[in-house]
Amino acid sequence: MDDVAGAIADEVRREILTLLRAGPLPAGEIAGRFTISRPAVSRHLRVLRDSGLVRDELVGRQRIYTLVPERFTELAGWIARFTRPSGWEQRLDALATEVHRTRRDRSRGTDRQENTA
Amino acid sequence: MDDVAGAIADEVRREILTLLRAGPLPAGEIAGRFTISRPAVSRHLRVLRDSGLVRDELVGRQRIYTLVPERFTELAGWIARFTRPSGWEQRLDALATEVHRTRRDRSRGTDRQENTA
DNA sequence: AGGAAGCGTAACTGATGGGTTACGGGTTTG
DNA sequence: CAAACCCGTAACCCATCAGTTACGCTTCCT
Repeated sequence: MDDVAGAIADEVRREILTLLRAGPLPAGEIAGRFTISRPAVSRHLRVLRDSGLVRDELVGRQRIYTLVPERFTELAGWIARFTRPSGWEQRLDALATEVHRTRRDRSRGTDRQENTA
Repeated sequence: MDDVAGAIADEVRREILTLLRAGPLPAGEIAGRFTISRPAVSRHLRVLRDSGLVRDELVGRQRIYTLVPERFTELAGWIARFTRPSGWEQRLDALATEVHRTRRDRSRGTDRQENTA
């Protein structure tokens, strides 16, 4: 999962994965759809290979890359733990608890300002 | 989604997110749970903030960080396009895997090879 | 064979990023 | 007001990385 997140974090690699969604492709075919050099694409393919998101197979003098959908599931599961807000409805209570850690004092009126984009 | 993947790609940031899953925390409290320096954690928090995965709120002289679960959904959706119809939260795949490869066709006898694993 | 095609790798470079220490600005508290 | 506290930012160092060109290996075609 670790490597998977890193692999997905790159735009070129995401596009490669999207390309492969239609079916397996040889390295040259993949590289041909990008403006960057073929070795650069080759290294992106290596990252994807190491992450396990794609698998390669030598067919003659071509190297065919194939998607490995199972590999996505692990990361999807990790993310899923955050998508559902499970049950901490007492966000202010928890906050108050943490504030008490540093000042075990009686509280006064608490101003609060927000800073959110 | 772009920034989200990059934010998740780091181990420290993943741990911060996991911490925040229990509820909001001030920056100092978060930093206290890591061996790395507080400014280092502060920069990780900035990355998470910019990615939109967390939101900050000034309370007195503390800066409280809160998880933003909605932000995970976008990336989860992108990843879901690659997961096989294994059957947990995946919609039924109404799309057949069209293996149409736009092969660059030379004017000669076109070696063709289909490869699917 | 011999040459062209397909790909990965090596070597190098500029950009990026995570770590640190030093510092400044806002907020309570005495 | 001054001191202590919380926290982000600036300046800096070192490791990593994405991009390039040059090269070597293997495979297909004539």
